[in-house]
This record gives sequence, C-alpha cells and structure tokens, in this order.
Amino acid sequence: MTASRTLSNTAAAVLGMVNLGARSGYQIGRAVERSVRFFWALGPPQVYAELKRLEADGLLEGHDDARGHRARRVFTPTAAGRAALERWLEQDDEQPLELRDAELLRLFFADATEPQVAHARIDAIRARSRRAIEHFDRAILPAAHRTRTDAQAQYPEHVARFGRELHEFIIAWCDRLDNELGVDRQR
Amino acid sequence: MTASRTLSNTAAAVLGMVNLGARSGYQIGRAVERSVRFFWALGPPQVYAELKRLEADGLLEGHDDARGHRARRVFTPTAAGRAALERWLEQDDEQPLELRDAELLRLFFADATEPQVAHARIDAIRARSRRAIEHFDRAILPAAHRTRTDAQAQYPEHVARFGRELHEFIIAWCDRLDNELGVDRQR
DNA sequence: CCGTGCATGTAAGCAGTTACATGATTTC
DNA sequence: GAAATCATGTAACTGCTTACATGCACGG
Repeated sequence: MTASRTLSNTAAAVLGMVNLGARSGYQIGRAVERSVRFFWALGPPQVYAELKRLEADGLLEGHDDARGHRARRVFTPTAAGRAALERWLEQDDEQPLELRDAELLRLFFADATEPQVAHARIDAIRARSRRAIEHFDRAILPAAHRTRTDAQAQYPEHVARFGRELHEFIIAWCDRLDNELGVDRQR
Repeated sequence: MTASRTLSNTAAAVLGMVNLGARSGYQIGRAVERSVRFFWALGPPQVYAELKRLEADGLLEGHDDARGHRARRVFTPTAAGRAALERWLEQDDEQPLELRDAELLRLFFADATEPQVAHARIDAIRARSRRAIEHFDRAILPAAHRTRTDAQAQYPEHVARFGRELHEFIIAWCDRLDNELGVDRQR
C-alpha cells in the first residue's frame, strides 16, 4: 500500500458507484451498464480488479455476505475512500474528450466510392443513434431518475440527458447533411 | 499472400490516407492529426506498423525515396489496395460510437461534493470545447478545405464540420445545464 | 428440471500509448 | 549556431477485452 494520492479514473468510477449505493461487484457492473457505460466503459474483470485494489488501499471496506451458499462480497466506502473520491472530483487537470467511431471514419473516406455508399453510411449513423435513444428512454433515463430519489443524486440524470441529446444532435446533423448533398432517395 | 478479406479500421485509416495523397509515414501522421484524429486517434508507431503490414499484404507499394541523406519511404495504393478500401467502405456491420470522457465521469459523481465543484466541472467541459473549436477553425477546417481542392474529396470537410458542431452542441448543453441549476456566479 | 439471473473471478492476448533513440535538413 | 521540423522506427508497458470457468437460486 498505498499512496493513493491520485485515483485513476476507472478506480474512481468503481468507488463512486459504491458511494451511490451499489454494494457488490455484480451490482456495480449492472449500474455501470445503465449509466456511465456510454462515456466510460468497463467490464466485469476491471470492476473486480479495482475492488480488490481499493480494498487493499483502505478506500473500501469489504465483507463476505453470502446469500445461502452463493458467494457474495459487499463493500462500503471508508472515510479515506470518500476523501479520495472528493479529491478526484476537485482535481482540475485537463481530461480529454475521446471519441472513437469507425462509421465517421468510413464517411471521411467515402469519396473513394459511389455516392450511394456515403448515403448508406449516413443512414447507418442515424439508425445507430435512433437505437441509442431508445436505450436511453427504456433503460438509462429511468435508472437515473431512480438514482435521484434513492440516492439523492441529481447529476446522473443530467448526464443521462446529455447522452440522449447528443444522439438527437447526431440525427439532426445527418438530416442536414442529407439535405446539403441533395436527397433523391426516399426516406 | 494473405486473406486481407477484411481490413482493420486502423489499417483502413492508413490506407485511406495514402489514397488521399499522403505519401510517407510522416505525412500520414500529419494528416491524421489535422483530420481523423478527433474520432480515430493513432500515433506514429501504429502508422509505421500498419504501413509495413499493408505493404506485405500487397495493398500498398513502397519505394525508398531518400531526400539527400535523410531516409524516406513513399507509398502508393495498389489495385488490390483500392479494392480492399472499397470493400471496407461498403461493409455494413454495426460499428459502435465510443465515447470516453473523464470530465463527464466527474460530473456524474458530482453529488458527492459541494455544488461549486459541479460548476467547476461544467466550466472545464465548456472551456475544453471552446479550445477544440479554435483548433477546428485554425487547423482542421482549413486542411479539410484544401483536401476538397487538392484531392477532389468533399467528405473530410463534412466530417470536420461535424466535429466543430459537436463542440458547439456541448457548449450549448453546458449553458442550458447552468441555467437549470441556477447560476448565481458571474461569467 | 430447465432457463435465466446472480455472483465471482482467471488467463491470455491485443491494441495502443509512452518513452526512447537517432540523425539530417531547414529556418531563424 | 540553435531551434524547429522532417523522418523512422523499437521497446516496454498498460489497460482493456475476450473467452473461459464455475456454480447457486429462483421462477416457471
């Protein structure tokens, strides 16, 4: 141990989820899927690895809490853990916005083929954002709303709305681009 | 040899840049920084590694072209390379939009501290997008416009505009959120 | 008793980043 | 003569993903 002077972002995500009320690794994984996943992905192996490190560093306290014969370990933040989370929240080092999108990459190089290929790419981008909005409406936004009442936390809902509006922006951009290119195709 | 049935996205990015007129690894790296970088980052080691693979697969042809005593290797796409690029452009497997943003992550967990910390996070997000827009205006959009005339390619410019407008959207969202939260602070 | 969900991980591997190394040419 | 830019990589590392492994509990 430890010198957890600075928390890694992924460690902070796990610690923050415990602080919002997710107790086991599995619950954290579920919560991540329904909330931060769209701007901070992390799978089960990372969650369990981070839990182990955070406990070793004294930022989380873990207890075995088997349900019948089913293993289960639950965690609560320590005072040091809450302090570390607050320090991380207050840091103002510049964190980049990273985007990675192979569909935009295809559109970028679309001059190398026929025009209908570019239209197909734009359609793919729009369809993907439509699906994303459905997912926000069915899963992410309702979960964020429950977080507001269950954990008295408002920012998860604000951030979830950002995600939905981002996809609305993308769809609107697709429409504008189609207009600019002159659509002869049927919608 | 090879079974380059399907091009990796990074390989396609390098191949596509050569197809747009970037000849050496260094020029590709420069072009990437001024264009696809914001949605498909890749550093010098990947560029040189991909060039080697693409040449071995017969998708690029390379020639030594030293300038004086300074080593330099230039590439041109082969017929097979152009065909592979077109196949990649036409594939319609669903490619995800991936976002990774530690600032949004901080905002998500911002209920764990004082309200002014959340405001500071929003300010950081806005400031970052303002810097990004400056960069689009000074470097990316002018380069995309040159690509239109130099390489008769229009999509780089459309995609560059997407990037700029994305950051405008983010700034507008920050402003809306500040209003909703009730700003007492001076701008 | 069968499928779904709960629950916790390990092992292996890959993609990508960071740091380093080298040196020539051009511009101020 | 110094600084910036051109030019090409290698080595080491890290973070993350994929695939696998295991098995209980519960609803139908």
